[in-house]
Amino acid sequence: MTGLSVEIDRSSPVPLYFQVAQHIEREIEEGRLAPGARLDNEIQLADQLGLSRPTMRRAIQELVNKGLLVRKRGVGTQVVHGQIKRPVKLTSLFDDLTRANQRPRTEVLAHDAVAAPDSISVELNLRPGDTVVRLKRLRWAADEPLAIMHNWLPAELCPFSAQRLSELGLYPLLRSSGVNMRVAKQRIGARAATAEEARLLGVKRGAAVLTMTRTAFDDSGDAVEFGDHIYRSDSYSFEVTLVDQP
Amino acid sequence: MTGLSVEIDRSSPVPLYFQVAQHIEREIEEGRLAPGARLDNEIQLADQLGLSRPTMRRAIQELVNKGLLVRKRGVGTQVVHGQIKRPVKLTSLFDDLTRANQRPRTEVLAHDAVAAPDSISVELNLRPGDTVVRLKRLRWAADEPLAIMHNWLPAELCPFSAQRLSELGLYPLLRSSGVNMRVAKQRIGARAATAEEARLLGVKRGAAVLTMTRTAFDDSGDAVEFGDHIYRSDSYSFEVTLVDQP
DNA sequence: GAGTGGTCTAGACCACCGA
DNA sequence: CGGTGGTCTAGACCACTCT
Repeated sequence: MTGLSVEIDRSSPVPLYFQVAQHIEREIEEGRLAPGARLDNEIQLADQLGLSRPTMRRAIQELVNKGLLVRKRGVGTQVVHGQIKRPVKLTSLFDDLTRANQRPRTEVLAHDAVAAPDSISVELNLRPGDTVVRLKRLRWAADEPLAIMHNWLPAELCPFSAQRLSELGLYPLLRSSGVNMRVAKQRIGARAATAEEARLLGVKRGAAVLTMTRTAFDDSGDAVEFGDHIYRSDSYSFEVTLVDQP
Repeated sequence: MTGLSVEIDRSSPVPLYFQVAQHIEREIEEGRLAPGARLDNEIQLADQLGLSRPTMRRAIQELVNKGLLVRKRGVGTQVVHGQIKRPVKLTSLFDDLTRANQRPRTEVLAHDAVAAPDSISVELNLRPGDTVVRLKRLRWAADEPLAIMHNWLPAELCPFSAQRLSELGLYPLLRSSGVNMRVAKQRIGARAATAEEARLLGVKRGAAVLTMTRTAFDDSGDAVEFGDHIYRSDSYSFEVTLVDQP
């Protein structure tokens, strides 16, 4: 049985449920809430923090959704066993690498405006032949080539120079110009590298590579990017945390 | 602007928010709510269905989480563009194939109780040397080999015969004996097939295969299964829908 | 300024679990 | 049986967006 003692800042713009969820997450990550530990029930926790039960429930729900807590009716709430792994988030590879301090670097191989091929216009919900910006980049980390990234975007969304793309990465640039990604649909697969891919990635021809295609949608539900990416399988993999809601 | 007209069954054990969410999902799938369509605001929708706003909100939230709807403050709620794809769920390959009518078939290659290797005992949170059931299966679909599946489970959870495993699949058997999977942590990668794997899957040696390891936890947060699986990359891929909560 | 979703409260009743 | 989470209500105020 474990209670909580947090300072809730009611004047902060950060929602109360979020403050609480972050606090519990830190307690788990730093070991003060051990795997298997039982939390007090929702009513008690709400009282301890001076919150209503729905707000407390929402905080707990956030962590259940992340796979950090497990709830069972009639029993209680526990910290899940197993080492914590982050769920895949709607971030770009660049973000991941920056966080991991892998000295990411980007080489822009192609950057032009073309008439959208049929397959791309379908994915982006455009008329065939509409102009799209095509982008081909080679991503490096720790001085090793890591991924070949192909992106297609509606032309009006991508007025960036190769220079800035190389420095900042595509996703931060889009965010800074007011495009908010909300939903992405990805497909992950594998195949053998072509000769050109093998050369760029520094692997043998025919080596197994990991593939990922992604269509991203903004907060109006419009498609804003289609990506077709290829990763070296010896240095990249995807992690996913799945949660089954009863 | 689109309203809703549903029959809500208040005597049903199915939660109201779930009834509503399912209804909206059907409306979208069957095209009566087109991509980009705007829904009425939450208050109006709640009134139309005779529900409180929090309940209506929760129904909408379910679909936002699934990536079917998109909300923007001050603007409204819209159906997302782009063909709908199901998010990866906490189901087994067998379930997927049964739904797709691919005549799945399972060949049990090995099924025995062994002392847990270190790597497995760590994943399952057991003491080294504890007994685990090891399972090696070859999965067929449409008369083609599709996947080699390795599973390890704590011995007491898996009292099943090879016969029943072959007929029903592992996950339904576990469910029927009272084990409820709640959280799974997966890692997806790629590599070249070994000679034995290539033989079993009917591909060339060194062909690219998709790999997935998974640790599953039950509703007490205990690890109940570790799986290490290999898929033919020409007939299998993973789909993931990611949603970014603002 | 009008309209939208985002957050929060203080209650209520119920279904399920374990002793 | 008591304790737990699961659902639901009817309000309230706020932050943001568009015009």
